Amino acid sequence: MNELATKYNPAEVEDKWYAYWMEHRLFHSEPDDRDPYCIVIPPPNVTGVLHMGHMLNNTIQDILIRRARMEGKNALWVPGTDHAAISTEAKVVAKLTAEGIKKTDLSREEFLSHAWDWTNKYGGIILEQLKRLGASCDWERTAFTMDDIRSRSVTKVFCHLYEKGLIYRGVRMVNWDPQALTALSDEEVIYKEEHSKLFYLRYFVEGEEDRYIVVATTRPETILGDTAVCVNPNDPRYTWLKGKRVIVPKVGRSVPVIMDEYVEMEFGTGCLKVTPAHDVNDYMLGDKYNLESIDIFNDNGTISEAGGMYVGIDRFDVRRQIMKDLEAEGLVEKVEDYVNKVGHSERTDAVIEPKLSMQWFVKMNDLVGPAIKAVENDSIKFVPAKFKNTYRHWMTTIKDWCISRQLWWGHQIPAWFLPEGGFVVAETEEEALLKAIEKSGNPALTLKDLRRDPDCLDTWFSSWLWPISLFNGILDPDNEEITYYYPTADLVTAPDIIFFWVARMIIAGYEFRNEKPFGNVYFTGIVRDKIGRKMSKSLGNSPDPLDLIARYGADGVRMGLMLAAPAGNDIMYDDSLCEQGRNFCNKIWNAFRLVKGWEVSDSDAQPESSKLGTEWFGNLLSDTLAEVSDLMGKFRISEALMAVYKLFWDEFSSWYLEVVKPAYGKPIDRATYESTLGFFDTLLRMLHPFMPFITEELWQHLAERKDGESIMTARMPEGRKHDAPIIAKFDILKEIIAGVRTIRLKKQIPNKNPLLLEVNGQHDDTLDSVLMKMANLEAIDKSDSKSPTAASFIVGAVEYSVPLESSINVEEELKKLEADLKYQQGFLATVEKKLSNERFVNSAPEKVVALERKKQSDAKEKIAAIEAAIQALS
RNA sequence: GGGCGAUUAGCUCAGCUGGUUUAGAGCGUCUGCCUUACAAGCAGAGGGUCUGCGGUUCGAAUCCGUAAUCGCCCACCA
Repeated sequence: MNELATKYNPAEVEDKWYAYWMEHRLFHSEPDDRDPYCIVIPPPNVTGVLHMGHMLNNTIQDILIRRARMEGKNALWVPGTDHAAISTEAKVVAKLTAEGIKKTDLSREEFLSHAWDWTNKYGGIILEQLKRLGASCDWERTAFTMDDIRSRSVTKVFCHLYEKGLIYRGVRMVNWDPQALTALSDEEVIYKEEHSKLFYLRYFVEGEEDRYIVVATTRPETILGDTAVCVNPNDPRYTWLKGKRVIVPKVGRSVPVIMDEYVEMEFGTGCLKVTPAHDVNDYMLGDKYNLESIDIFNDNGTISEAGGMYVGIDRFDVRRQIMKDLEAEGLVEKVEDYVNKVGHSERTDAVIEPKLSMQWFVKMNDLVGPAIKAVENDSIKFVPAKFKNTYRHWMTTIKDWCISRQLWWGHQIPAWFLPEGGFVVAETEEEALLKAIEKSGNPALTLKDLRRDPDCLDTWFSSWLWPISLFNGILDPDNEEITYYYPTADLVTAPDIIFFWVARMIIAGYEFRNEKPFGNVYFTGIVRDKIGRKMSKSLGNSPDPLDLIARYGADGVRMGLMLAAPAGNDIMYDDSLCEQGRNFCNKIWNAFRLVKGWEVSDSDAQPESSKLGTEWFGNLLSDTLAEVSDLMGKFRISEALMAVYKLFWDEFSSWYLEVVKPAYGKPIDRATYESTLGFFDTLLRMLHPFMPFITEELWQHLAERKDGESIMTARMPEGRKHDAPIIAKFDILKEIIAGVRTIRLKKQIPNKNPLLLEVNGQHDDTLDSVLMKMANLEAIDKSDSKSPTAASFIVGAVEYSVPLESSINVEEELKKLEADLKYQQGFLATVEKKLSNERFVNSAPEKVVALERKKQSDAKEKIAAIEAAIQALS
């Protein structure tokens, strides 16, 4: 037995078993006649590194997949990565800049070659890290959103939607990221509260040199683009302004005063400056009143020639400078502190500039119908369900999706411009040429005459196809794989991408396959630190996952994360959780050492206590199997884990093993030994989805296994909720044993000294053999007698006492009994109050009334027993 | 500004269609133990007027209303 160390060493076994699983292709799945169970991984950024969110998310997926596999399903977890257009392009640009290379000096091809180099170098690191966690993905299927199949799928889908009239090109006000130099979708803009200023500026009325109005703005630099001032027509303060013009301060331009109820009279001065090119609302006003639109910004956020002054200076520098200049000219009324929300780019954090530009859009309103319904009627189930509200709200107020990005890294838009204007959309160049010839009526056109739209598509325009494109279901819609695996079973993801990804996948599922992409969506929480802060690089409060695995073992970390992670709840991460996981591994390890260390005797008969212990634990095991299965079905994963944890630690190790453990140096009988190994086997199977490595290691030690066999593919036993009487009896027994142990502790009686136990009352003696062993009794005296110097306790209505050599502290005993009596009397009073209430007896269900009567009689019995004990003492 | 969710032991959370011994778990705490699988352990113990107030009901942690606090999402008030 000493061949096993007293401590479990994860490092020794983890790599070994992962290699074994890979070698035997145990993660691999192909369509067959079993039921499929499929999860597609939320593809991490190809050049990203593993963080705690990934750990949580992927642990959950692995638990689900491993459990399904053990339930006999054909389980497939498809891994892959996302090209993450903006962030990857930004990383490549930064790397090139560091090398002194400017993106603008490179051709598209040259840049892409650098980007692919970068992707090949760093891409996939994160997938290697997932292996350390034990992720049982089918790595043979690893996909990338920019590989051939996925790219062609994107192109095909774009053309399909364009043909259907669901994609259009047009000039719209979009969110411009002046750092990434691209348009963004509404979802990619994060509004943050900022302390800024509200500037009150004077606009003099044209032709009335001493009269001015005051306009409040947070962005004084945009006055360069002002083309009107607007007031509310119902505002009596400004009726005199009607039909007049005012002079934009500093700029000197004369602009009209327009009247529109859009303006809030209460806000600021009730006067709004209108800059149609740089504000969404102003754009709307400009449209309505046919105002001139002056775009005063370059793409990078500096002032353009059209601004007329401060040209080439950054917008924020101009803000400071123009205020100084306005101040000097006496055009500033006042400046106030002001808190407002400012849009930032999700990827670069740059302040978003609303900008009028030509972009591609998807008409969402025509697509969302089936997707709304599916979640509404739980055809797709959200766990937890509260996210249904969020989803519905977004889907019903959805706006068109801006899908073009002014980037090179991504899927280039399949649109080609004709020399004489206009464009065609096609899946290939050849097809584009044919269409172009047809459209222009010019058969002499060649590819060289066509110019492809240089823009790329939003990353999410490829990820929304993920559950379909992974099985090539776009290009080859009837292939065996997509037919078999789609719709997938469960999706596990963080709630922050519910709109970016989840909602759009559902939309795509119905649009391109007329079927939901998955049955359940499990939303994880956010991993926070102990004091509730989000984990972030800048705070430095995020532990390195691989370091945690090195310290606690992959199983320990997995368990630590799962212990504190009910669906949708944030988890307050603390290393102590992983410690608990590591300790549990050690517990399992040592229980195994004990059992495997036993010598087995074929001649010894099975002791009565072992027989009872085996019967009891067998029943409890079956009950717990059923309970865990039920909890997992409801995605209550941490509760399921906790149930197995308690079963193993408390019931199996502390009770069962102690009951059947042979005396030191003695062998164990064959029957008990076999049962114990059987229990151990089942326990390991129950634990395996949560803790794959240690369970595989011990399972292979448990019995002879053929090469290629694995607990991974062993079947999960099915349990049944019995509630066998022996379980309830055992609970009472545990109380009696604890009573004796408490007396030992208080009276400082060593465990090895056998004791006499006196019983007063209706004691059930079927488990006495267990009682004798666990409490180390020499005898049980059931003659209803009690020694004068005995310490006693009451279980149910039975008094148990242990005679002591020394005298007992009568006062203390009495105090304890009286406290108990008081509690019981109080309890009885509440029960009797209920029972004496006629309306209760008449209107409560019979079962409930019967239960109250049972409580009443139990309490009375117990009170009698306590009173008897008190009397005996005094 | 709208909407959603939460508030139960020191901490993290269960408590599902109101009734299952005047509320449960894990961790932490306290006490005693190096007992021969495990001190990353064993045995035992303590700890809560279920955020406040009002209501419905024979009966409320659970349902309703209200207040407070916290969190999340959405929204174009300059």
